[in-house]
Amino acid sequence: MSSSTQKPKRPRKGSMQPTIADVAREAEVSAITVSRVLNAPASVRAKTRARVEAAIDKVGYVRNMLAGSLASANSRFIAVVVPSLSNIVFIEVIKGLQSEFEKHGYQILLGNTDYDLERECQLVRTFLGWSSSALVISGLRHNDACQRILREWPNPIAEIMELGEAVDINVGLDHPEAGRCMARHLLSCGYQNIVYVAAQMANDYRARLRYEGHREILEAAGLEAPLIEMDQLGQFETGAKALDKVKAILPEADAIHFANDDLATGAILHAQRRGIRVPEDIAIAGFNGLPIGQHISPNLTTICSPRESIGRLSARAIIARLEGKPLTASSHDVGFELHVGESA
Amino acid sequence: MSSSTQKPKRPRKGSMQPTIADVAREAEVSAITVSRVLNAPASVRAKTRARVEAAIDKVGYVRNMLAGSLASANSRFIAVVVPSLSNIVFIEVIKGLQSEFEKHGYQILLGNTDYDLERECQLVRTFLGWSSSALVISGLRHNDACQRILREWPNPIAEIMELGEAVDINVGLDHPEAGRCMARHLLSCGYQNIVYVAAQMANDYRARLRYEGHREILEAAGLEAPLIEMDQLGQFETGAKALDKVKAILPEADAIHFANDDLATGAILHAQRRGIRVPEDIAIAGFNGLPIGQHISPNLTTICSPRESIGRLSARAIIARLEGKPLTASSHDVGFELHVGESA
DNA sequence: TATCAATATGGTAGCGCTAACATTTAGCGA
DNA sequence: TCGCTAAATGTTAGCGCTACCATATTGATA
Repeated sequence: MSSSTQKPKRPRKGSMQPTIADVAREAEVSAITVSRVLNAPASVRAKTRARVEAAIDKVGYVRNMLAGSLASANSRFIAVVVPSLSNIVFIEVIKGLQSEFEKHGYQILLGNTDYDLERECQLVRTFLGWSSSALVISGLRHNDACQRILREWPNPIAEIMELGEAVDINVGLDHPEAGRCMARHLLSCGYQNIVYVAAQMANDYRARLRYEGHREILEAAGLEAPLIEMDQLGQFETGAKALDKVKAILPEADAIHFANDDLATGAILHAQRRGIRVPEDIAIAGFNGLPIGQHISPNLTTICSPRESIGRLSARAIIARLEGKPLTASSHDVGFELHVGESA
Repeated sequence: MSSSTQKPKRPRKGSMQPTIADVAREAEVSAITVSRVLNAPASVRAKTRARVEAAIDKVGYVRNMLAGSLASANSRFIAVVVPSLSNIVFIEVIKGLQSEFEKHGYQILLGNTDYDLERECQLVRTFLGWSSSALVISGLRHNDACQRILREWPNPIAEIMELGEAVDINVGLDHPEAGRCMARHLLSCGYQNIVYVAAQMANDYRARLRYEGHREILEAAGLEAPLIEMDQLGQFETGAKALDKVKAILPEADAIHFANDDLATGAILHAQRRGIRVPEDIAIAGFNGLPIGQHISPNLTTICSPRESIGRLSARAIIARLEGKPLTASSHDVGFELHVGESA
C-alpha cells in the first residue's frame, strides 16, 4: 500500500508475502538483523530482538525457507528413502525418524522406491537437488550409480535396517544372527523338520539373510533347511496359503519359521479355521514382534525388532554429525529380542 | 578448471556442484536455454536440446530445486498434514497421495500433528514458508488462526477424510451416515442392547460423528444408545479391555459397535480366549475394513472405507487445479461399503 | 582518557535459477 | 526477392535470503 513512484524495471510476481525487508523497515533495523533474530537469536541484543519480533507479528511475516536454504546452501531437509510404505516396519522407522528430526527443526522428504533400485537412484538424485542436509536410506545394497553418488556426497548418510559395510553411518540389526537365534530356539524345542517360508525374497533380501542364518544352524545340526518362497506379498492371506502348501508338499514338517509376523499370523489364524493345532500339529514362528501376534491364540513366538529405535538412533547420529558433535561410533547394532510365545 | 583471472569480490561457498551456467558453457547456449530444456523441452529445437542434454551428462549436472523454486515462486511441494502416523488409515491415505503426486513430479512434505491443533497451525505456517504448491489436511476442524491462513492462501487446499463445509476441495466420506448404516444393520439383525465403544474420541472426532449417526437410528427405534469411551489408544489391547468393561457394567448388552476395526479385532480375539461366543453371546462390529478383521474367526462385520481412494482422489483434484484444468466438483464423497461378516 | 577486545549491527554481493522482455532465426506465402 | 509471422534463443534483473566483510558500539582495563 506504498512504495509506488519507484520505477521497477522488471517487476516479477514473487510470493506477495511480506519479506524480511518489510520486517526490517518496520523494526528500523537492517535485514540481516532480522535474519539473525530468526537464525541465531542469541547474537542479537534482547531489546533489538523484541522489536524485531514485534515487527514480525505486526506484518505477518512468514519465513521463506527456500530463499534461506538457497543462500546458505543448507536446507534442513532430511531425505528418507524406503522401499515400501505398505510395510509397517518402514512406517515405524519413519515415525522414529520423524519424532527426532522434528524436534530439531528438520523436515523429512519421503521417497518410496517400491523395491526398484533404479528408482532409488533417481530419488537420491532428486533429493540431492533439494540440497538435503542428510540422507537416510534403507539397506546396504544400491546400484552402482547410486553407490557412487553416496560415496561422493559430503553430508551425513545413514544406511539402516541391516548391519554391514556402510558408506557412513549404519544403524540396524544383524539379520543372519536373528535367523540363527530363532533356528536355535526351534531346535531347542525339539523340532526336527523346520521349513523356512518367505514372500518375495528378491525384494525382501533381509529375509534371505535371516534364512541363511537359519540354514547355518540347521545344517550344523545335521538337518535339511527347506525353503518355500511365496510370490505374493507378505500378508495374512499369503501366510494362510503357505500353511496349506507346507501341509501339502512337506507333510512331515513340524515347524514353520516364517520370514515375518504377517505371514505367521495369517498361518495361525488359518490353522484355527482348519482345526490344525499349533504348536502340537505344527509350530509357527515369525519375525518382527508386531502387536497382532500377541493377541492371537496361540500367541506368536517371534523376534522383536526395535523398529522405532532404528529411526530414532539414526536421527540422533545424523543430528550429532550435523551439529558438529564429536564423531561417535558410526555403526549401531540395535539388537533384537527373542519372544517365546505359545506357538513354538 | 578455468575462468580464474576474474576477480570475484565476494566469493561464497555455494554447493560446489556444477550449475546451469556450466552446462550452458559446455553446450554453447545460454543459461535460459538449459533451463528450458529442463522445464519445457518442447520449446527447444531437438538439435539444441540434444546438445544440452549431452552437456548435462558430461558435467554431471544436478538440478538445484531450491533455486528454481525460489525464482519461480513455485516449489512443486505438496504439504500433507495428518494427525497421526500410528494409525494405518492415514498411512494408506498418504500412500494414495504419494502414488499420484509422484507421477506428476510433486514432492510430499509430511507433517504430523499428534492431534494437536496448535501444532497443526504451526505446521501449516512452516509449509507455506516452503512455498508449497498445495496443501492436504485431515479434517475440517482447525483452530481460528489456521482457518484464517487457509482461507487467505491462494493455492489448492484439500480437506480430507470427512464431508462438510470446506475451504476449498473436500474429499471424504459421510461419517454420520456410516454410523447410521451400521446401526441399521445391527437393528436388522435383531440386537436390542447395542453399545458404542470408542477410544479417545476427543482426538478421533470422526468416531464421534459416527456415534451420532448411530444414536440417531437407535433413538428413532426407541432404544438407548449407551456410549463407552476408553482413554487408551485405539488398539487391540484396548478392544479387549473394552469387552471386559461392557460385560461388567452393561451385562445385558447384546452387541458392540466399535469405533474402529482395531478395537473390534482386539475384542473378538479376547472373546476367543475368554470363551465368549461371538455373535451368540455378543455381536461385534467395527469400522474401516482392515485386512486383519477378515482373517479372524468369526470374521468381522465392518464398514470398508476407501482410504487409498481418498488420497488418490484428493491428489487428482489438486493436480487438475494446479494444471489449470477446468474446475470440477470440489466435493467428493468417496462412499463406504457395509461388509457383513460373521461377527454381527 | 586512551586502548583494546568483545559484542552488536550494517552494507553489499551473490546463492542458482527463471520471469519478462528483446532479439534473432526460420518458415512461408505473395 | 521481400515481407511478415511464428518459433527459437538471448539479455537482464530479480526471487528472498544469508555469507562475508566492515563498521559502530559497548565495556573493561591500563
